Amino acid sequence: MKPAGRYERIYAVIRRIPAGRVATYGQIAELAGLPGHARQVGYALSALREQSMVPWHRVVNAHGRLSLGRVIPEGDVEQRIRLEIEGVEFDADGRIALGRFQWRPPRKKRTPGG
DNA sequence: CCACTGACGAGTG
DNA sequence: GCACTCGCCAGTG
Repeated sequence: MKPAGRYERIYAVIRRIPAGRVATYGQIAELAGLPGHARQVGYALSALREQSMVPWHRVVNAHGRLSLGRVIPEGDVEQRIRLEIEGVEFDADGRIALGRFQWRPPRKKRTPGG
């Protein structure tokens, strides 16, 4: 095992995700300074531990679906429960409306119109 | 070093 | 929306 310091970048971004919001792998990768390394994000999450203090349940794929079930049985169930507690709604197909729940990082320069 | 795998994303038809 | 393809890169055998 390695300290995986590079993952710190990824974890730091995930910790920035507020409750009731979700972020995509690609989005996290980009915010972490690793644009295009969405895979690396998922890989980092796989190495996560509960003591990591990382809201891993707020991470979903670009389709608004959960992919945790690929590693842990019923893992996606746990994720969904955690999200629903925070107010995140799921579609009948088990998908999240990213248009309403995707996290939007605070930009230093936001549009004057909004 | 080579081949295969893995919590993914974007482009093409 | 689905199937197929390429890119990304750390980990394991």
